[in-house]
Amino acid sequence: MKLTEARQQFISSWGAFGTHWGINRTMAQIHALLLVSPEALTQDDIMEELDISRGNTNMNIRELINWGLVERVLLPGERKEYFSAEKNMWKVVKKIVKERKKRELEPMLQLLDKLEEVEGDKRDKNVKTFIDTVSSIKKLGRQADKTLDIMIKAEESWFIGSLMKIFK
Amino acid sequence: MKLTEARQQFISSWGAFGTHWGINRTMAQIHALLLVSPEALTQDDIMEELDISRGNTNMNIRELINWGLVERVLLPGERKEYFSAEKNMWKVVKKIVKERKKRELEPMLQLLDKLEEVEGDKRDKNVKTFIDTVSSIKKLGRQADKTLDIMIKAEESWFIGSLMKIFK
DNA sequence: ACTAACTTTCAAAAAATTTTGAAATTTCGG
DNA sequence: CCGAAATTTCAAAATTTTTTGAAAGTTAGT
Repeated sequence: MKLTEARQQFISSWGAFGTHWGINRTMAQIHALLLVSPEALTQDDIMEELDISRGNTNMNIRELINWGLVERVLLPGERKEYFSAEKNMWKVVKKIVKERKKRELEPMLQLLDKLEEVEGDKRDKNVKTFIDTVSSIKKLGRQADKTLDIMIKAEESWFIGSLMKIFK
Repeated sequence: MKLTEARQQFISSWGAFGTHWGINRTMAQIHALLLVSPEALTQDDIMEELDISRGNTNMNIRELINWGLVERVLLPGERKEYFSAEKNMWKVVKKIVKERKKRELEPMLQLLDKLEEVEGDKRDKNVKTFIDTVSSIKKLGRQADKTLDIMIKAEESWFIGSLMKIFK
């Protein structure tokens, strides 16, 4: 397979993959494009390569910057902004985990804390089932939260190396 | 907070949560409703409680069954089908992990294997960056795949207990 | 301070996804 | 095997999300 074709497949699959994870297609494709580009690209490069509008490009680049996956690069003597993606995939994974934990897991745990305090008699089956379900989600959620915190702090070598031994 | 209100909040938040994970709102809400219902419900119960159409209800119940999160229950002497959700949340998490691994991670790894074999000279920066990116995603992907396999086989007690010691 | 290059915004349009509901199909008791 | 009850299907409608592109805003060199 030729590089051009391989790059296209990678970009388009990464886009499709993203949509299963609540990330929009364009954002994932821009990320993919920057991941396989050795040099930083301008907004116009990205627009042309992916055939998308200026507004769409701009909006999704900014979103990638918010996620900490892409950074602005200012080349000396150049007026234009260039963009470049973090290439260390372990760092990428950690950033995504950190961000989603903050945006989704933590608010969910807060809600569950509140819901667990529902009034009513535990002898009422409806009350019991509700509290049991909420508690049990909370328990796993808290566990996940702690585990992810440790992962966020960990080194890749540690992850790849030690984790496997432990898991046997 | 009263049970009725708490249940409603739980169902609606679970729905919103689902949409961030590529699951549609209704499917997540039906799942939430069944999770907090002590008894199995009929399609009509669900339609009424969530105020959704018959077709929508039917389609999403079937999808939940495909995921292995909900099962048909036949009550003796009853013509109607009843539905009930798996209440053990550890089992639920494992089923979701297993299913998404199969649907998303595994196909992605297969594609990456193919893409890594791109033709071209590694001294070409474009080729090198492409191969390096693909390899590095593959490496983490494989690691995740193995780790999840072990998790799928593990007992909850093991997860909650030992994992924490290991992660220190 | 001017102006051309570049970036951002956002209302409207397009596209994608979800929902509806009525019709078709299946199931089961008699 | 009939018919009522239950389930499933699916084209069209509604909703949600994404994309466009032109106008507004910003920036930096002279």
